[in-house]
Amino acid sequence: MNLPLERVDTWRWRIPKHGDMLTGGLVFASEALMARIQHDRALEQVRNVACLPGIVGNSLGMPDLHWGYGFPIGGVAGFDPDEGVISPGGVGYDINCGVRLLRSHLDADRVVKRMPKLVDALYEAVPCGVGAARGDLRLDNEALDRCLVGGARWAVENGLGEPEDVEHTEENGCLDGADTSEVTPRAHGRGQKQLGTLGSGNHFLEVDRVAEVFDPALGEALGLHVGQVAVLIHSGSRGLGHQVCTDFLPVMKQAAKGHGIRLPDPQLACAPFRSEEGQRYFGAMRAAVNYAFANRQVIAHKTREAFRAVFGEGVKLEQVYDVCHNIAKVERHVVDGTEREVVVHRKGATRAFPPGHPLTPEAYREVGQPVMVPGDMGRYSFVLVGTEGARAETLGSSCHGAGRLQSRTKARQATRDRNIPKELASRGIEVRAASRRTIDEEYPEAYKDVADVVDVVVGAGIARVVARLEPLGVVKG
DNA sequence: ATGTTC
Repeated sequence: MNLPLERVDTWRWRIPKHGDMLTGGLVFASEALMARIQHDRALEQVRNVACLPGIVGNSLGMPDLHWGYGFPIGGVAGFDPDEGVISPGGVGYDINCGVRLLRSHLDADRVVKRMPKLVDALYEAVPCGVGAARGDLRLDNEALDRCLVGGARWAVENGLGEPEDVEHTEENGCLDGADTSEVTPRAHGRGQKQLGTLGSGNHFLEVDRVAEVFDPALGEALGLHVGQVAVLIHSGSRGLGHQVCTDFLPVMKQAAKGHGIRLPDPQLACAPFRSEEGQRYFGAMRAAVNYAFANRQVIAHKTREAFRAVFGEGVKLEQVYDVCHNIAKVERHVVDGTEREVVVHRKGATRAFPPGHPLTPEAYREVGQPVMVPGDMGRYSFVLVGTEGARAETLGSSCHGAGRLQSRTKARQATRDRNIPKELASRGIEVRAASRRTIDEEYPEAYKDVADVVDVVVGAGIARVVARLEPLGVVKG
């Protein structure tokens, strides 16, 4: 492939504007990670995104960049609300997939002894795996629509959490402007029985030990200290969000044609943000975003119930933060010296707002917005905070995870004669899963070392590292 | 990611 790529410095690479590109590409990676990135066609996708009308700033790639549907995963792109577009491919099928972090007052030494019992309780409490699972919450369409409009706030108002949870969630767990009339009956049907379920693939519910705090002041601000037990929840909008994406791809394909948008790749189907089709997708997408916020809220509630059943009623799990990594929304950013509204698409990328930002919760105003970056189920995950560098360079964004090293097929082959749950148990990690196949596909060596990804965002100054978490117990689909 | 090929 003849794609020009220039090394800017230790952490940055530029795809100079050429051909139909309206702007340049900027990718954050070490030399080693860039070699991995070049195994697939993600850089071409960064270039293709730079050809879409109304793009503002660079077409951005995070160090966990890899090939996705139309837009790359690990991609960030902002568009002018008046001249630019909105695209389902820039969000992904799992609308508002994201990560929530809870902190406990429990010491890991105490929890480890009862980990099999705790993981059993969590597995029982939070349905997982593909499909309807055993979701005990059933919503009629009226209740579902209130959930789609109210997000995590709706869940808390219905007794499924604490007001502080909402305060410590991106966008307070609810985007205004959800349009339930654009969520099809089929999407409604899928959403009715999946609230509070984990899903499959890389989704998980994990009990962690805070293994390392890199900066005492940052750790203090986020309430994290070495030896403490924390919980990571990674899930999204389940079948409902998937159906919204599926339903709108043909709509957006027609819209692109109707509005005369030339697409370098048909998978970049999009519509002008202000167009009827663009606003219909945006309304449906925001409903799916709110469903995902509510889903993680219900999972957190069930997690608390499971902890209390095992460790007593006095156990508290306080929410550190909930951040999404598949979303499009309107944010204010300074571009070329002027503050303006931008339609930011983050697909496999997280918001990472700096200290002092008005949308960062009060508790973190001095240190920056927390960012959770999951690794794999055998090694570790990281907690970061956003920086001024992110505001200046990446529309306030950072990375979202490790990224795969092996395909699912290859991982399955490589683990055929191994017993991954047993191997993990021997290393002190209790795993429960709906499917043995999922565990094999998700085994640790299938993923890159997330520390390498974090090194890049920290080195480039688009995040600061707060803490490293090590898994003690894992629930998987 | 996904009632994993409506």
